[in-house]
Amino acid sequence: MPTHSQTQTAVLGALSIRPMTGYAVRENVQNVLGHFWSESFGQIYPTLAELEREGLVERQRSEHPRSSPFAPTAEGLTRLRELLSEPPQPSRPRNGLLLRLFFGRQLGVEACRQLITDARAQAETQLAQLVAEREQLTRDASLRDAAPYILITILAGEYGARASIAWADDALATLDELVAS
Amino acid sequence: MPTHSQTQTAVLGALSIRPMTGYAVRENVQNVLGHFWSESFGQIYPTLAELEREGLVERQRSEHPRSSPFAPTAEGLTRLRELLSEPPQPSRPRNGLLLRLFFGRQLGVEACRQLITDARAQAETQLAQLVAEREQLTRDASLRDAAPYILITILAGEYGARASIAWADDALATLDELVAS
DNA sequence: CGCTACATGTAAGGTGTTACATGATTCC
DNA sequence: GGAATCATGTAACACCTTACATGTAGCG
Repeated sequence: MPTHSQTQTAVLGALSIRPMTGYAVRENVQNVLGHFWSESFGQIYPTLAELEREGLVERQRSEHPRSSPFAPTAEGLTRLRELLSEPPQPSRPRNGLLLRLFFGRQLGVEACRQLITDARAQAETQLAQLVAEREQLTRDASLRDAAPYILITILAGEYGARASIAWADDALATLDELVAS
Repeated sequence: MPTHSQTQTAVLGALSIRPMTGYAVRENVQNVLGHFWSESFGQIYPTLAELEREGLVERQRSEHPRSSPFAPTAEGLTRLRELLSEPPQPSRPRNGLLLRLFFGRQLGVEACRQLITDARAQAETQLAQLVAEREQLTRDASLRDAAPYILITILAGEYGARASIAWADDALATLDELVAS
């Protein structure tokens, strides 16, 4: 068991929704999973090669071997279920925004206001994206079976984004009081 | 500029609030910053040594050199302000819970419910901790100047935790509908 | 005087990103 | 046939954690 990381999980999982090339896996990780997961080329290709060696995925026949998609084998699906059953590894938090605000006294009120305003705008953008994705999800018949689960993850993003927006307003008000006093 | 990471920022920042030993820095990172930041021994000690070499921190005189706290020098404070002014580096998201729920179809409804229930309980615990810390903050006179900024970061945690709880209830309801249909 | 907490440091190893290198396919 | 995109792979490097190694201070 060389890889203790969750990269195998992400790759196998992506292929379980639809067979695809490594290139497409990366695009999907960026676009669809991007709100809560990330992988780079440097991870995806070695992982695919490893999964193929272990017989957990195989390339589907195609005239052009280069563009033939990978699909999970039966053992691959079994392995995926095992991996998904392991308890989620809590990733250590690294929030650069809050790190800066925590030491905001050194940074100054104005710079802090700017950071919070930027974060608020980012959250608005993300929220709009998620809402759009959610509507698109209801229209994609091919995802019928996976849709409820995908919906849940999109909802998590929406709740988070709305919380960020409300927090930003609250935080800006707190700083206003500070300046007034 | 050897270190592009934000470890220097965290260490210098901690010392800017109160001079302390490397050991204490680590405790503070775990307890206070722990909700949104993390550093390990293996990072903190080398970083402190580097900062000392660069004249950005120095040990305060004390009978026992071993337990004498580090304090930022004037240049150290300047450097801290520079570091804080750099734009926050967005950390790549790695949410093991949402990764599992996204592929929830493979995992099964029951296991998903359990994951969400666990996450909800965790959020409740965290929320209680944050509320306690917030109340304690108003009582610590030594933090007077930094308090409003610390308050903002605690609030961010509270908003996030409350969002997690609301999301969990929503998600569980969504799964209930799925089972019913 | 032994236990616990304080305090420092390093070495090995795993993880993950970036940059580079290479070529195929498709579309105009 | 040239450009953009698709597709794969690797090597170097940055980052970070864990485990180990070592010793001190204070307290009962």
